Amino acid sequence: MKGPWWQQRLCDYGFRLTNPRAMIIGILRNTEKHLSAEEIYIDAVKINPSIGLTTIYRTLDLFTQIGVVQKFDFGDGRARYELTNNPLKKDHHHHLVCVKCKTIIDYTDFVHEELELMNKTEKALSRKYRFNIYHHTVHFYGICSQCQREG
Amino acid sequence: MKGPWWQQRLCDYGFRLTNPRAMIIGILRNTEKHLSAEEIYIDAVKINPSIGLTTIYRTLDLFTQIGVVQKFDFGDGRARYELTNNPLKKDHHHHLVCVKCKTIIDYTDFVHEELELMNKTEKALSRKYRFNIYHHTVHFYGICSQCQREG
DNA sequence: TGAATATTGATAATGGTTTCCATTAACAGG
DNA sequence: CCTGTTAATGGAAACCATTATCAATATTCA
Ligand SMILES: [Mn+2]
Ligand SMILES: [Mn+2]
Ligand SMILES: [Zn+2]
Ligand SMILES: [Zn+2]
Repeated sequence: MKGPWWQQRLCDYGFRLTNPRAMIIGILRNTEKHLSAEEIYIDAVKINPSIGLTTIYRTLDLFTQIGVVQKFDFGDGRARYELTNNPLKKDHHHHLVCVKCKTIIDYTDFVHEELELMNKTEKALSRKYRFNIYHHTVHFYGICSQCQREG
Repeated sequence: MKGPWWQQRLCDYGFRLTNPRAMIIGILRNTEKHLSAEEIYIDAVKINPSIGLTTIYRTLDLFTQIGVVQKFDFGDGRARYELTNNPLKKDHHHHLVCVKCKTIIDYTDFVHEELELMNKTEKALSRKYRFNIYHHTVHFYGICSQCQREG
């Protein structure tokens, strides 16, 4: 009955606690990056060489469903994942994406004001369109300083 | 030298005005939906059966580059496109996405306040992270009223 | 009009993600 | 602890949106 919140979450939904699942959480816990399935696989193989890429995809999908990870598309042709409640990160943040080198910055500037407005908007939208809103994304796209220098 | 703004834009960038390009603009002008490349292709074939899907992709890519259309990912595994300055739509809007049936609603509620905050945020982020910001996306994800009823 | 060249469209290739299915591992009940 | 039931795994093949290739065609402009 004890254990990290994500184990609790798995249990609540009737899913089993397995090595691959724990390993993937471990990898996501230890990075500030937004890893793709294959990047996670590469790290995972170092720990357990017999793990399969299929399992990575399946697990990330499961975790996304139950809210343990969040799946993003930043426009580079592959999905990227981030642990919900990553201890290395601020809880709520939005994203700044370099369309050239694909660098992703988590920013929290103005996030308080943004959140306030987001909540207000979310309420209004829920009422007006009868939507049950789960989450939102805010992405700013542009060119990072390094890519600007390099032309 | 005259003609719609997108023709001007093509010309400014040194691209030619061709039938497929005009046709794709026409299709996007006449819908409020967010069409995928294949959906556009299906409409295009009705007008010119010899058009190729490749051309659709190429053209949408070109239009995205020069700002004539905007490309979005709403999480259903294919890119979706929307004409910039579609006469059927409000200029600036954000999106409400049903994760179940993939319905997409353009909303403009609070968009004025949002935009104000977005501009402020954009300025602050540009300065702080030395980013040259081109655009942003705001997506709310949830379940639409119909999908709620259907369980 | 005709040469120069940008664009097109058919086909094949790519690559991230899913599906399939036989094998393995988790775990509740004994 | 065993053990049976059933969920989870991993390798291979399939899937499918998107891209690359390249010969044929259309546009532009002198
Ligand atoms: Mn992030
Ligand atoms: Mn829209
Ligand atoms: Zn960059
Ligand atoms: Zn729906």
